[in-house]
Formats: sequence, structure tokens, C-alpha cells
Amino acid sequence: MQKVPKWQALADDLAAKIREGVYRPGDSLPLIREQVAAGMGSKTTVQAAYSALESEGLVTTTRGHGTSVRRRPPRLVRRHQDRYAWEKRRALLDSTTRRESGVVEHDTGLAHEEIECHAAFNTVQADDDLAGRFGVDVGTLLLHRHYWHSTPGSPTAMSLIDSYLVHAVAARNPALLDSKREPWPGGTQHQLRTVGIEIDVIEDGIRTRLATPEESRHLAIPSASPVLILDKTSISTEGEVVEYSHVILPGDRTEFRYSVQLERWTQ
Amino acid sequence: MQKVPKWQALADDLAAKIREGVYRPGDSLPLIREQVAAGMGSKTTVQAAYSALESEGLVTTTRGHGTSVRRRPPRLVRRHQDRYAWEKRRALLDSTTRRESGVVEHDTGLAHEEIECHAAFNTVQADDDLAGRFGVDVGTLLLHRHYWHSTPGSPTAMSLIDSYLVHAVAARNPALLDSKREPWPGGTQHQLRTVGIEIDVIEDGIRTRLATPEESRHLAIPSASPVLILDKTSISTEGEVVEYSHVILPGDRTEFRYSVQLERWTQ
DNA sequence: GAGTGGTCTAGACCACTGT
DNA sequence: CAGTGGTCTAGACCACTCC
Repeated sequence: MQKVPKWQALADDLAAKIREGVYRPGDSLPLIREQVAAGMGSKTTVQAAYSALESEGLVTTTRGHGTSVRRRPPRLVRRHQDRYAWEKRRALLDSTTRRESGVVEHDTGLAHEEIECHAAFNTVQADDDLAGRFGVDVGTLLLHRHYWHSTPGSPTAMSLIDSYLVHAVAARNPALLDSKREPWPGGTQHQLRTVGIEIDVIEDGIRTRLATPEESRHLAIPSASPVLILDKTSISTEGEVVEYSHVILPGDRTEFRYSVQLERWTQ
Repeated sequence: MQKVPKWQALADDLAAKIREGVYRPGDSLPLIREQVAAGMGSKTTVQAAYSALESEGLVTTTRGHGTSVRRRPPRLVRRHQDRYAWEKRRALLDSTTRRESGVVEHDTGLAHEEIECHAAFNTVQADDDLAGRFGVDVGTLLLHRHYWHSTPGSPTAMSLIDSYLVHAVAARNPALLDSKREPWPGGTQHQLRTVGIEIDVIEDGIRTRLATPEESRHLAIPSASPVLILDKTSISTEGEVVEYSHVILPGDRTEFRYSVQLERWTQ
């Protein structure tokens, strides 16, 4: 026999009702004060239940308004094998074709005008972690580029990206150092091509952790809900790490997909 | 200017001290009642801060004992491209070689005797989701196999696995229906080989969500911390989906790694 | 201004750990 | 047994939304 806390029992009960469709997306849940009046516990207890449901992404709460069942945003499937190959082929196209559509459009299926790109650049000295990833000395100058994309006028980011290049390499084309040139038609692989680099292999690392309060706000996900973290390392045909990006993605809206082709048994 | 709740300010403060090494792994944090006495807020407030730190995986709390800084478990890196290929080659080996080491040993680096395998089988009828994945009719009989692995005697699972096969296919070798034959030397790919199936492609889908309280207990992760979910679909050389598994992995101990090889530009 | 969720308090009891 | 974290209460105030 397990002792289930009262707040959790209430949360489970409401969650079940949401899944069964007793409360449907967009519906309002009983007000917290109503639950208290109905004898479901003290306000703190009911609050705990409601905030658990919020973390799970089942409901959204708005101060002064109430709590309602969340319309689950569709998961955006990221097929990186296709995506990276597509990005690479595109780097060879002429500038007008490249300008028509970028990776973000490719990922989201949105039109070019529906996406706003925000970029901020600065230079940093490689710390232990970054130096290790690039295989350079600690203190080496790196170009640090922070990006986020949104639909025009919206403060909600689709992802938060921190991308790094070795500064001396990027500086071979001064245009790459200018954040005002973003979004760059053709993306990073085209940018690297302008300094004579071709990408051979991209290594993806995927982890998860809870969102910080700031990330929750910026990505418009419930507080204390998880994010996915993608660490992407691009390796040139010379075998050198030429770009590293750290991408934070909303956990409830993201799915990665990889396809592993196996060698045939020959007998 | 942002209004930061008192509990969050306290949590941030303690988190910073942990990262700076003021409190080191294994150290005890000030007792909740001490913080209250020190005027850091009421018990509920301090409690909220401490439980936030627990969800983030920074501390562990034990009732009756106290709160101490968590020794971060090392992340287990899962390189599925290697893993699946290794598993496939192994299915061709003789039984004594296969018996020596399995995928779990391969993943964890543990010795054969250090791993205990728990298996429970039953049959289920395909619901909408499963039928869609296998491309069979709803109601089709499936063999459902639930697995979890642990170090001997420990109640802590390394992962929670639900694996499905079309029952009619598995039944071609009656030994496959018997959970007492698990762990099967050579794994699923060898099992499928005994019924004449060779795997061609494996599709991985990766998502995240918060752990349920039960998962938190079983995987020994903090409550309200995230898990990673792997949906693995195996496709035979005939192009049919022959196995589907749903794997729940501890978010703080798992990292996926994929390597994407790109085609060269030819000019 | 009325009503909502979010935070905070002071104090109580419970479940569990150590000795 | 004393002392810990976990839960719960009743009541207060605040920040916000909507009318």
C-alpha cells in the first residue's frame, strides 16, 4: 500500500478526467477557490495539484483568469539526417534560390515571411569545455553567435541557439562577423563555404533537463517542464571541428528522429 | 525589473553556492528548520526552494536525515548506430559467444554478472497507436514484453522497456513466448533471426516529458525530473515493421549520440 | 472593483531515519 | 527516542485580468 499525498491524488484525478475528455482542450477547470469550497483541501493543497498539472503541460493557468485545459501543441519532428544533407546541398545553390527558404522554414514548414530571426554576436575566449570541443587551446578567441527565431512580433522563441566558430576562421570573410547580415541566405554551411570549408560529418548529442524560469518564459512552455538540449558538432572534410552549437528546444513540442541503416548479413 | 519569488531566490542562491563549490558533493545543506530560524522564510517557503533543487537534480533529500548535495551520476552515452550494428553482427555468432555479453553490457560497460534482467510477457490487442506503427489491423494480437535491468538485488532500474512483436510472427518459435528464457543470448535481433527475419533499418524517435512518481522511484531519479523516451521501430529487409519498443530512460543519466555522414560536394 | 492564480506565514501532524 | 523532511491547514496579501 502506498500513501498518496492529497495534492497528488487530486492532480491524478483531474489528469484522468482530462485524458478521458471530461474536460476538453480549452475548457476551464474548476477554480482553485471552488475546489477549496468543495472540500478538496486547503488552497495550498489544491494549488499544488494545479501546479503539478501545469508542469506536466496538461493545463495553462493565467493569473486573474483561471485554469484551462491546454491545447497540446503539435510536436515538431526534426529529422537531422535529411536536414543536414538538405542544408549542405543548398549551400551550392545561387543566392536567390538560397534566399527563398532556410533551415528554419525547412524545420517548421512556415513561409519565409512568417519567421523573424534575432541574432546577437560577440567574441569569447574558449573555456575548458569549448576548447575541448574544438581541440584548441583554452583562451582561443571564438565567435559566439546567439540566435532565436519567432513569428513576427511574437516574443516566443522556437529554439534558443548558441553557435560557436573559431574567430580566426570566420574572420577570413569579414561579412560573417556582422550580425546584421543575419539571417544569412544558405545558413552556416554556406557561410563556411565562403571561407573554404566543407562539412563532412555532424555529431549530434541529445540530453534533457528542466527549463530555467527564463527559458520557460522565452520558449512559452510551462514552468518546471523539460527542455531538450542538442549539442551539434560540425566536422570539416579536413577532420577539424569547425562549428559547435548548443540548442535548447521546448520539450513538449520537439521530437528527434534518426534512421539507422544496417549492413546486410551476407551468407 | 522582474519580481523573483522568495523561494526561487533562495533556490538560486543555494544552486549558485553548489556550482561554486561552497557546498561540495556529499555535503549537507543547512537544515530546513535552520533556514527558517535564520529568517530565510517560513517552512513552506524554504521547503519549496529545497524541492526545486531536488527536481533539478542538484540535491537529494532523505526523510529523517537531511538534504545533501548530489553526486552527479555520470551520463551514459548511447551511440545507437554502433549499438544496433553490433547487435546485428552478434546475432550471427554461436551461442556461447552470444551468451558472454549482451546489449545492456555493451551500453553500460558492466560485466555479465553485474546485471539482472527482469522480464514479464503478456499478449495484448493492438490499439490505434500500435496498429498504426505495425501497419496491422486494430485488434491484432501482439506479444508485449516488459523488461527492466538492474544490478543484482537492487530495486533501481536502468531503463524501463516495453517491447512489442506481432504474436503470430513470434509464435513461429515457441521459445520466444516464454519470459523464463530471458535474458535471451543475442537479444531481439537473434530472436527474430530464429523466425527468419533480418533487420534492415531501425528508426529512433526521441522525446522528453516529466517522470511519473512511479518512474521516479523505479529509476531512482528525483521526483518531477525529466525522462527521455525512445521509440524504436525495427524494419525488416522485407520492409515490414517487426518490432517496436518504447524505452524510458533517466533524464539525468542519459545522452544520445548520432553521427550524420554527409555526401561530398563534387565539382 | 471584483475575482483570479501565486506567494507567504505560522503552526500542526505524519513518515521516516538515526541512535 | 529525538530530529528530519513531507504534507496540510487557515488565513493573509499581492499581481494580474476582465468588465
